[in-house]
Amino acid sequence: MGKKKTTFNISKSENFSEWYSEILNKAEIVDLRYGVKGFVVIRPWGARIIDKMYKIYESALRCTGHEAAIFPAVIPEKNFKRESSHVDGFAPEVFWLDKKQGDEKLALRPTSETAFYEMYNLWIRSYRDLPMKIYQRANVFRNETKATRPLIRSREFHWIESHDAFATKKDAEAQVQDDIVMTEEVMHKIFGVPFLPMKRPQWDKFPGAEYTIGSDSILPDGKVIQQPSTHLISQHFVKAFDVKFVDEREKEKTPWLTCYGPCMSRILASVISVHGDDNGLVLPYTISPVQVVVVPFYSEESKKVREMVEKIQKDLLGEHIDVRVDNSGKRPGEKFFHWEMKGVPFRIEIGEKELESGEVIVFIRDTREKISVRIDDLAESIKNLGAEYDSRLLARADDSFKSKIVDCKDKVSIKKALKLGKIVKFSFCSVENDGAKCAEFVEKELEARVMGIRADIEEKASGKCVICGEKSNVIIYAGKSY
RNA sequence: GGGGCUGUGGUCUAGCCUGGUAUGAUUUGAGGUUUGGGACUUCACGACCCCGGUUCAAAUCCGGGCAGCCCCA
Repeated sequence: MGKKKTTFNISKSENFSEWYSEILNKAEIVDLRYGVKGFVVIRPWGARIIDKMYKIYESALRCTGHEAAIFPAVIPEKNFKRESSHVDGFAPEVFWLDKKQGDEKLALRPTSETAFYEMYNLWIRSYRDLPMKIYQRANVFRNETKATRPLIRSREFHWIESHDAFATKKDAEAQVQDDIVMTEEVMHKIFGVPFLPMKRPQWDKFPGAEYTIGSDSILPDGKVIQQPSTHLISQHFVKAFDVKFVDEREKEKTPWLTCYGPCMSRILASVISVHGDDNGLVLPYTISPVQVVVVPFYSEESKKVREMVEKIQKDLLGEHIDVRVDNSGKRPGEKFFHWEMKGVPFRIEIGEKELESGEVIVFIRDTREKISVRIDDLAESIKNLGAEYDSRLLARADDSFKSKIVDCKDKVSIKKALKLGKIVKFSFCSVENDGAKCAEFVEKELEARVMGIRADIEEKASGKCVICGEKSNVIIYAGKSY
């Protein structure tokens, strides 16, 4: 018997913040010791998860007609300044390079609209060029003035930004809807992160957009975290970059632009927080860098076990299952704890006993059950178990998410619900600019952020605005926020 | 943006109040015994965040900086 140790100093339910810091370190997701505020080193385990998420997202984008490009990380000041609300929105957070080009300042991209549109001005000439749908995998830089939190709010983050151009507003709006569908299909269905698509109030849209739809998820401490957002870019922006095309009737027109920005580092924060438990990470089968770890029990004449382990490894790899054999000299118990911390969905235990019976023990990370599986059709079984595993994580996350959304009728119940870490929904006067005053009240007095109105369903308001008492026109959602 | 806490081998930690030889564990490397839920053992390597001040003497006291964490906006 070894010494009794607890995996974590603090449990997830007791103190989420500390649990989060600890799991990032113990599961070797990031290293915080780089020493520059808001910048973290993403370690191999974290990088591999992010890479898997990137690949899934990119393949979804290609399936919907997007092409990849790679744009410079540097944006000249004159491009950056072309659209005034965009400048106003981002300028305070821009990292300017010390090295100039002539007299011109150079910015490290906080986002790449002003890089893409510079080229769209050249690339888009005719309606035949449309739609133009291009994305890039990129890191972007924003000098956050608020408190930074690893992966949740950093000064550098890793995302995909897709910049699409269409001949008509109708097409562009359809793209915005498609973006929401993609968030649903990828982030929710595959990564298991539930969210609400929220149309942002006018005062909270992307700088330079006509409107913005964000995907709001929630962390276990009850704080709302914005996940991918999609924007219908204003015509003002297009004109600033003089992007235009000739239509079928030889008439000059301005295209309609959209952009979509799923942030892998931030989604990873949600994945860790939503699924993880007091034994470490719990990674969805689909995005776990190692899907199956094999822990062999070798005895003196273990040649047969060795051969069987090699065969299993080959079989699983042949079926495109990411498998790793733990041949380190550590004792089995230590290996078990290690791979549980890393969030590997399945562990296969195999030794002499298993050779005789023809069945291996499969340990399942989320439920911590052990089951017996026949060696003959192991790959098949793992695939089935993997699918079940992911749908189990999804269902659990959904249940928890649903329970966190509360209908409120008055300020007192809103306050109470927020204190319990819930998202509140209530009747509200307006999400146009005339509602800004009530939103300010929500921020100041109720200490919550107005998320907006549902973008996926229509919710009819009735009665009065809970804040000002005037006629209500919308149902809004609000929550504590990062 | 405001407030609080903290910074000691790779990691965790004692020492700090009351200035004087830096504690323990773990990790890492080498060796031996081990291996079905965090093994044991021997040896070795390894640290006071940075800059300044006070002092015969600073991990310790003072000032500033940087970084991390927590709470609030």
